[in-house]
Amino acid sequence: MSTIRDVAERAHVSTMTVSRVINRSGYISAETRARVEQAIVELGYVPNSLARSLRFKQTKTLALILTDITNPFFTTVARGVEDVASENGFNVIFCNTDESPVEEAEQLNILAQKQTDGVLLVPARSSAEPVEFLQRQGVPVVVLDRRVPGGGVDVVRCDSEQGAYDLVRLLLSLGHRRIAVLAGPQGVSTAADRVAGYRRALAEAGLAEDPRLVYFDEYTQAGGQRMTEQALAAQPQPTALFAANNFIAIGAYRFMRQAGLRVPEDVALVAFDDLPAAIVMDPFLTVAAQPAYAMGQRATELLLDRLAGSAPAGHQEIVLPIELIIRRSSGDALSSAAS
Amino acid sequence: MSTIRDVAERAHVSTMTVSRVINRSGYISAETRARVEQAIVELGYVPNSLARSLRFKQTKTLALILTDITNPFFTTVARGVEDVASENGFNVIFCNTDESPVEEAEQLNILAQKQTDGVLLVPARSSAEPVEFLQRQGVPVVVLDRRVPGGGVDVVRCDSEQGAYDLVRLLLSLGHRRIAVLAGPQGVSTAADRVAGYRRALAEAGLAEDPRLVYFDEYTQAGGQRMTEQALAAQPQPTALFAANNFIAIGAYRFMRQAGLRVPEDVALVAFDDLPAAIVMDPFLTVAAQPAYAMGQRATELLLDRLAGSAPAGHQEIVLPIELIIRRSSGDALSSAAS
DNA sequence: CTGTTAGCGCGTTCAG
DNA sequence: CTGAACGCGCTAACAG
Repeated sequence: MSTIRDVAERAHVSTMTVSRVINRSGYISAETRARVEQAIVELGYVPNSLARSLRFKQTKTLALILTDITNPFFTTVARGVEDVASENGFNVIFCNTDESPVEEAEQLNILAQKQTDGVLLVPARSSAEPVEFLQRQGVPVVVLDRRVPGGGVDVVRCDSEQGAYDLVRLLLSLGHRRIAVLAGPQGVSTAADRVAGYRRALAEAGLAEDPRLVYFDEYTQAGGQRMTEQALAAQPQPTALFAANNFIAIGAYRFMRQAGLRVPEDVALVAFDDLPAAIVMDPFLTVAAQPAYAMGQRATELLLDRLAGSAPAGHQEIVLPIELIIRRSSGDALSSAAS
Repeated sequence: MSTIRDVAERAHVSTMTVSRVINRSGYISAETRARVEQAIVELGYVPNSLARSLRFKQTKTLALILTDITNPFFTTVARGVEDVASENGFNVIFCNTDESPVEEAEQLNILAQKQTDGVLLVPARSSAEPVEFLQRQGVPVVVLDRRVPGGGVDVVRCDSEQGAYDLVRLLLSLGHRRIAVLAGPQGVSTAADRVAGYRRALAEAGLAEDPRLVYFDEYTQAGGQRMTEQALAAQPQPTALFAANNFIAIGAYRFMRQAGLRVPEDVALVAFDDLPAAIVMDPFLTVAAQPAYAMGQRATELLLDRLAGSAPAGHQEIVLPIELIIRRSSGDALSSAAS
């Protein structure tokens, strides 16, 4: 662990000269430069960017706060973030909140202390608090995937309401009339939006909403299992299920298989969030697929633009298109007898 | 962005006093403490941990270098790492190398500059260089998942050779005699070890090795497809395939499906690395499953112990057990006519 | 072309 | 119980 001073002594110059060699700033005679460079390699000197950051108030580090890196949707987002960040010389710290606002607040506090240049935030709850905290600290934020109240902040997300609407419309067009929605936590915007899209599609079709067909739980496999059990207990039984994310869909599928129900023959199933082709042997689910990688990219680009001061004034809300991918789980059109 | 000085002025004390209330060090009268604490909240003061790190030479930040966070195996490892790290007050920077030693070297250099307290490294290639670089810089390293030559370093991994051996033994016990192995890059230890395990099983069964049944390519879906195409062109055709990781297995499966071959009826398939239950609707592959989450945990615990100076002297090599999970893709015992 | 001075924000001496 | 001074490693000004 040699410092710039060690290098300076060894090369018989001042630390400033070494600094100039490293940063290619100012004029240096070829001879001194050579001497300094030699000293650097001999000592295996690596500049301490902490000291540099302290001066410049720039750490070249971003943070990505999400609920669970284990969810393939977020994994892909993270990859998009990291790719853009590293292209631009930034590192990224990642944190899992597990949807807990408490965890989130703690992480945010630490990141502020560490002088993270910017934060990409998937808010645990639909609350203005975390964003405001960051803004008070002067840390630029881009909100990812979810909406937050207030709106004085950059957001990159998809149109969950529309995606849900499309998915439910598809089911309606296949003849389904009793469709249950298995959503995430009430307080999360995507869950609320997806239920809203479901409702719009139903209303448009002139169908009354049945409260026994609307469920909120966690965005997890276990949540999906619980909601499916309840939904299928409703009489008359729903003929189709709309899972508000990939994990819920897996839980639903598992539960039905265990209950001896076939998908889509007995109950159709559609979901939000595709599973990457690379980790699926047999794509089966009909889904509203969000461009996860692009979301990560765009959000990071926007954040970096903000840091560089090159982003347009005011706050941006970038809404990326959702792709409806129809596969087998939604089944064929229902025979009229079944409806 | 207020500093400790702002707080001091506002509370009419010196910066030292503020420092003391923040760190609960030394004696402070209850009254002064209250005044300082009030100033802190009024200003929304957050200590700058950069300055602190500069003094203490401790950033409370680790780095996780892996090939691709998008691979569910590594995603799970990452989650294990982050959980242990954050429990202990550390953050984690993650970097993807895409198996490129060049990317890896660049990342390592940056991380050394950033004074990362420790590095968890999945080496891109079986080379001592990256580890030695880090050690020269005085940055503790734990190597994850793969072996590196030299050995003067802590390692947390699984026994790839044994796992491969078990998998191939299973195929042999089912009557297979022509088994192809589709491995990762030659220079990666896990690929080499898995081929070694394959060879041992074959040798033990008194079977000669056929070079047309041994392939090395990338640990990707595309690599899997390419190798499968080649392997299946061998005459007589192999009756079983051993894919050295999950992505290769997917590629193999895809290729066979496209070629109109059924798994396991026409060709059996076994693989290394399970896909997490949470992202698989229908577990199908017979696999040698590595405890990915535990690997991340153990490696991080070991690294933190090293940082605390509480790890035993010398270098540890922790080898975690592999679980053989037999599912449908390995098929039933071959009828003797088929062999 | 090169060196000196000063300061980024903090915490640990060592005095009061 | 509290404060002043110094230095962690680095670099922008300003000499020379």
